[in-house]
Amino acid sequence: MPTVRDIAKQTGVSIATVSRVLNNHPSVSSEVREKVMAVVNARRYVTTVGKRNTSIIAYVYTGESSLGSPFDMALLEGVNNALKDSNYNLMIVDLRRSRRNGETCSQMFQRLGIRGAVLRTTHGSKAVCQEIAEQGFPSVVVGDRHDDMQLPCIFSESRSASREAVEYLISLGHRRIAISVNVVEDSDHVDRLAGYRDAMSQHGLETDSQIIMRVPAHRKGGAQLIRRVVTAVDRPTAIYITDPMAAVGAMYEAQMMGLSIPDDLSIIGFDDTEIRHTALPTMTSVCQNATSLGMEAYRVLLNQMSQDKSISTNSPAAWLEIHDSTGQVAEKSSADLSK
Amino acid sequence: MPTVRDIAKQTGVSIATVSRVLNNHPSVSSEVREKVMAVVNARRYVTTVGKRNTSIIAYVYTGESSLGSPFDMALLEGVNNALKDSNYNLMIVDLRRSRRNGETCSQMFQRLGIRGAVLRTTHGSKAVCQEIAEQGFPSVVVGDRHDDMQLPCIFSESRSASREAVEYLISLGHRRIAISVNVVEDSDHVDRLAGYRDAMSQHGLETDSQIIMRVPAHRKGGAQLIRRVVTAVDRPTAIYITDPMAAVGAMYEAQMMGLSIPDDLSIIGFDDTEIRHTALPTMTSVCQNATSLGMEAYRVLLNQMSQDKSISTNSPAAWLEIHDSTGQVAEKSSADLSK
DNA sequence: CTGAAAGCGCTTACAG
DNA sequence: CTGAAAGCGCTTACAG
Repeated sequence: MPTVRDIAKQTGVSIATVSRVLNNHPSVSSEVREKVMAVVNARRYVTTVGKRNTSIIAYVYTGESSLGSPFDMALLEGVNNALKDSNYNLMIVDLRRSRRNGETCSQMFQRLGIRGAVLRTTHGSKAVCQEIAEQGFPSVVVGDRHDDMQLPCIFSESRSASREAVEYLISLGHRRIAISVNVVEDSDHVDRLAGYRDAMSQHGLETDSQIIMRVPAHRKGGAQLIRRVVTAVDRPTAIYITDPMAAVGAMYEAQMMGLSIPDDLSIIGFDDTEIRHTALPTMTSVCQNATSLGMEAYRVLLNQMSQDKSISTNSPAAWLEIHDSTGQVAEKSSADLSK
Repeated sequence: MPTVRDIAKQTGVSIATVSRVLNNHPSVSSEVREKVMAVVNARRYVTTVGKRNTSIIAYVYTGESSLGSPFDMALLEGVNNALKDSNYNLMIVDLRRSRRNGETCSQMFQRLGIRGAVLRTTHGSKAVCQEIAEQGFPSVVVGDRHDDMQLPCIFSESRSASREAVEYLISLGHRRIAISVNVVEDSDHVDRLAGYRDAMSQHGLETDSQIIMRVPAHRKGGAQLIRRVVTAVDRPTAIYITDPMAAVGAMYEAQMMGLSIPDDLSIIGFDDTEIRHTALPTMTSVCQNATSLGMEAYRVLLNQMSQDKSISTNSPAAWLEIHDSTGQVAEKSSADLSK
């Protein structure tokens, strides 16, 4: 376990300076500050009281703290489960709230006694991840994909399963197939849209702006989606809804409006928990297991925390699961469409 | 902020002894250890490094760590939300895993730099709460009711709403009304059963063991419940299912078996999140808001942490919400039963 | 089982 | 902006 003395010696400064850097004292030149923090991060330094030292892993919200969604909860649960076999404790950190004045992220982590961070990024907080990556603090990103970044990202590749899902709809005779993605351009929604386009274009099917829809990722958004679908001029016979809450809301609203699923409308949802089994009819879905993503994130983080970083990210891909919300296209509609 | 010196002076021992107590060194007499810890807890002592000190609130699992259930997740979310306006960070602690050899709970909290604890107890971990209460470490119990304990308990009183729910079924003409409670005797399930008995006995309705059922609190449990209901000799026309997952599982299974809800069977569920709106038909439920329970728990904990404990626990009661899974008893059945 | 004292890790006025 | 040194909080061998 390195002490301030070790860090000081390695950086070529006094222990007073190291201490000032750790406490973000303003009177340190930024050049020295960066040099010291680089060594601090590289050596995995952590403040010690007597012989006691902390062993905390942080689950960090880089943007809007959103413990509310089932996906988020399942990720957290996964990290927590993985921690059970370790001596680490889990701390939930809201980066924007916990960070002080001019403090860098790794300074904040040091101050809180954190050894490694699982970053839960949201749309628009890529810059912070970049910063953490550059600082060399042991971290992984979970539930999102960031290209060109020196930080392992744990997510489920959902493009190919999305493509498979749409191809399944095509095999059932559907030709006019809509997709609904989140209003926010999360990387995973981008991937799912890409998978959809892959399948549609390969089968020579049109994808006009009428059937590529954007609704907020919650139940009301799904309800709103269905009202737009039924009033569309050339009404789709099937729809791929890339968010669990929106999918459930859509299934509910469709049935409230008297539509039969799958007879009047086939729906493929997206599921990161177990909600597909609770829906009625059970929901054909592109699935990912958020809990195991969380567990995998911890495994990779442990590897980051050890000195030898043999980054072997091993995220499981999303998969298609066929249930009862999809079926053959109705005779009438298929006749209509095969004009 | 008291230091070891303050604690030593107040207890009448040396700082060495205080340190030994905090680190659970074996060579301290249990008499002295208890005296020191009492002062440590009373004075809200916390280890300090330089000028830095921790500000951690713990969400503590006293028994089986079960971040898995929606109720648990919502409680955690509530505590986390409430913390947003504070300088505290939230740590998830598995008591059984984190506690060392002969360490007491408050020693463990001190070691981890924890200032206050929200205790998430499960059936059978009452003893630990008792211990913490006696030690005087700032704590509250959330999501459970412990009588005769010097610790505030934040929970929703669900007996009267349960009684109201059963009375509502009676007002719809139901006479043979079943109840399903968890196989584990949680205090809240005990309360709901009591509310059921209140209503039934007041209306002179029998509650034989055939209609007081116990199933595990998950979807499969609910499915199992329905299979038992339909094969019962004197089949109930309505059932009150006191767990959300079991209720959802039951609604699903009933409809899979071709039963119409509410025409063939009225169901009142229990909901601590928003799941009643997602079910189809929407589920008449006794409701509690787990998120606000979590927020309230933090409010009361803050009060415990301050020196003046004006314990004014203010938990909201559960309430009945009528949706579409309940209806008038069918003609035939009511004729059958009014024999 | 306990205290006086040495020691460790970190912080901070003081000096330049 | 930085270091040498005093100081603070805590821990721990040593002595009894």
